[in-house]
Amino acid sequence: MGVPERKEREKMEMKELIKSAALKCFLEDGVAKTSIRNIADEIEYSPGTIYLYYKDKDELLYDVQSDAFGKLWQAFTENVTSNNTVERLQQLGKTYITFGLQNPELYDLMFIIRAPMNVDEEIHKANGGNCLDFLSECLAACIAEGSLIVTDLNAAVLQIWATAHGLVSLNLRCRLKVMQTKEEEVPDTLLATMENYIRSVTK
Amino acid sequence: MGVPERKEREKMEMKELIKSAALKCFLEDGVAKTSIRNIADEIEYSPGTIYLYYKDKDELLYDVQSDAFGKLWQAFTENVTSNNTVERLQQLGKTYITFGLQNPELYDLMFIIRAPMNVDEEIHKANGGNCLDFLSECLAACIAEGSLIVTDLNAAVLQIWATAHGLVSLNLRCRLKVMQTKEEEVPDTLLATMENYIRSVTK
DNA sequence: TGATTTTACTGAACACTGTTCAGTATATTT
DNA sequence: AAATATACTGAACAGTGTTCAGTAAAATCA
Repeated sequence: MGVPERKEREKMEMKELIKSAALKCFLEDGVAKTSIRNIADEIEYSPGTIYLYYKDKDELLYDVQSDAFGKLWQAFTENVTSNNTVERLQQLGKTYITFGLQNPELYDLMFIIRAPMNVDEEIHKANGGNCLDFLSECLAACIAEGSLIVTDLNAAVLQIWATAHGLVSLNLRCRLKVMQTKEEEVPDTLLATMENYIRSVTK
Repeated sequence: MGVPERKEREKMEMKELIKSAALKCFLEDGVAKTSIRNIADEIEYSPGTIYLYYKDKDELLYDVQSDAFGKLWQAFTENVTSNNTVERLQQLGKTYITFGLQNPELYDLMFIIRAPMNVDEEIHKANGGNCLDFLSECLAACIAEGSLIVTDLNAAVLQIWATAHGLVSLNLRCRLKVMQTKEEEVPDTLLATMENYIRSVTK
């Protein structure tokens, strides 16, 4: 009797359909301007249907966020390829910032907007855990071979993540306008600043 | 004929009334949950009235943001008192982070939410300019006496601001949950990380 | 002072938001 | 074939930012 199995599969497919429609809307119109009705229109279902698969908008956002972290992780694995630990760290920083600049809406969902964090308590490690581990391992290797000034792993993780996130998020939220950097120079400036920073804290 | 003058004054007073009601709502219920109707209720006027003084919500937010930057600047002048340049930088970092932790709603308005930046182009330097100058002068002094590793002023400003903002904003948006730091240890951790960072980039 | 114009304000209305739920139509089981 | 279970709808609710015709008070003019 394969009916319940098929139903289960169909349910998953429907969730995937909703999720991908949500992602499409986010990339086209921005997370902030995408409503449940927009997503429903996209897949030609009624708004109510979405609530049969996700208990609220936050849960849907959390699910899309999860995929977004998957993409960042993939970017890490593709670009952080060096055998030299400090060089790996540089590649990691460059990848993070480039990802943020090239995927502003995903970055918003992952690190800036409040919404997807209103999810049930204990599952907070699920999203982003892989990416954090990647950074953590990279830094642990640096510390192990003594090429990092800071020797506490958690402190190092926090510091480098904060710097990278600060650069990306200040830019995404237009706060760097106050510094009057030319628009087209911004990416290079951010990358150079990150590179510079990593050089400062390694030896 | 003092009538136009009085009218002008009354107009200013009304703007001030609206602004302070907005601030009150922001601090009590959060920026995100405060509507024009809430603010109108607070001052016992109709919603439409607010639009006689501010062309839209963004303009009001921008005005409140301006005051918030004033408060940060005041915090700088009160806490950054040392004569030693590097020590001043440490005081600045500590003040920034403490301000962010103690005034989360104001910090949101100043550095995170999109809204108040949708204001007419060229006046972007107005809000936050003073605070940026404060940091800029502090770092210029460090560079002048050769106590900073980085020698480019703009690069230094960007790096230290990004780090501080990264720490505060990741925390305000609950993204540090992934690191499983105990809630009560967060402020100390952030301050220690900032202090540590400044030590790394100075000599 | 009395009539007229200007100003300040109201609150209903518009188009939107997330979310719920009675009703319906289809698919599955008995 | 009848009964049940599932999937979906779309109107409705309470909220949002914003507009604007209508009103009442204040300032100006005669």
